[in-house]
Amino acid sequence: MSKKVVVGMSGGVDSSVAAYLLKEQGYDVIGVTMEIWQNEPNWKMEQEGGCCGLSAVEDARRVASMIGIPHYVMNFRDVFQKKVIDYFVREYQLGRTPNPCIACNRYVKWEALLQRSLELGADFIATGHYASIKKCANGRYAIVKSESGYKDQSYALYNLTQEQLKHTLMPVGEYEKDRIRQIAEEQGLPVAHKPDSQEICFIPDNNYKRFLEEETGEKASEGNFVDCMGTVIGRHRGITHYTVGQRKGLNLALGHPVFVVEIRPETNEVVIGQNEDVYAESLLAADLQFMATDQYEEGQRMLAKIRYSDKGQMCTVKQVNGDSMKIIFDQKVRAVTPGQAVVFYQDHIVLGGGTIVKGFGGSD
RNA sequence: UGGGCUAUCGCCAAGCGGUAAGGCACAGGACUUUGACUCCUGCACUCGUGGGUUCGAAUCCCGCUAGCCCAG
Repeated sequence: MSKKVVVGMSGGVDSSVAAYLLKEQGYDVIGVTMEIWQNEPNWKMEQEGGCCGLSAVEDARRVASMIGIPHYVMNFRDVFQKKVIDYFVREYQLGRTPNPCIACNRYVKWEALLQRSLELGADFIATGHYASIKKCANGRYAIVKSESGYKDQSYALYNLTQEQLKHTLMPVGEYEKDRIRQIAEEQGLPVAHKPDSQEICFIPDNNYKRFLEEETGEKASEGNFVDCMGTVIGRHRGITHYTVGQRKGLNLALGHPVFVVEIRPETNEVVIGQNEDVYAESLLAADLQFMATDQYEEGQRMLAKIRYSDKGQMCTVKQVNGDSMKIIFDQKVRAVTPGQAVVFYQDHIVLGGGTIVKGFGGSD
């Protein structure tokens, strides 16, 4: 009897091809589209000169019937609201910068979907992520960077648990993005040329400031922009409008570019400085997660990625204190941002990661 | 009220008789399964105002207005 796998189908090319590949490999495949936020976006197929508005659900359903697998829609709005949107809003209010995709992966795409799938008798869940899973020598499962480091999505998957990884398949991780589109085309899948998703899915217009106001029902309170000496140099529109390293939108015409160096929720201040002031040589990470490794040791060397599109920087582990630890970079890194994730790698394998609490050592 | 100085894009600022540099800000786009960074493009037919000189002025002259400084 073939293994049963539930594929999370977003209606995009990647997950569509993932379903197709699994089917080809002989799995008993079930397609599931998760309803996660209120207003389903009507993807406009602006390419090809077409203008037919197709929803994600319809696309997924079409693909499913085309490759001959059942397709279901599951409602995950409650989890999504609680684990992703509420978290997203809360973090910004605390002066931090959240990464909703990571939270969504861990709690919605995996925790919730996996649980429901197992209840349905499935052995695995699968997605169209560009990464692969490997069982290490120590018996632990870990995410490995995709072959095409270009589209690699391992960073956003660093906090999946061992139990989740054990029941996960990522069939597209072994291919390059171009190859995936090619397969979709060869199979005549209607989503072959659908544009890659981008921006925060639940904020289609990308105006997250307005989203926060609508979600909280209140306007962000204004405050002061101060320099490193504490001198007030302007007014800001509310702490939630900024993130470390940001340049645009400050409305500060000082003759030279200036950037956000730090956000201070206690005093409602946003510290401004020059580009060199936003570099840090070390950082404190908390809420440590373990993937390929089950512990971090002082003196340990590894590669650390500070944000999604970061090539990574070598660092050394210092002061491990239970759930948190400090790491020191070989070379300063730009814009270490509280709230974002640090992900550790060794030979393309995800060791684990944590949430950035604070960066240290700018030019101060 | 005397004397001096200055008025050029939202901010700073070139220009010194030949037909408006640049920086910052801002807007749009590219990039991107987060926020950013980065990159590309755009951004004063007009130089406080009214006259005059000149083939031609933001640039020279006169008046007015405003701001700044010194003297009262």
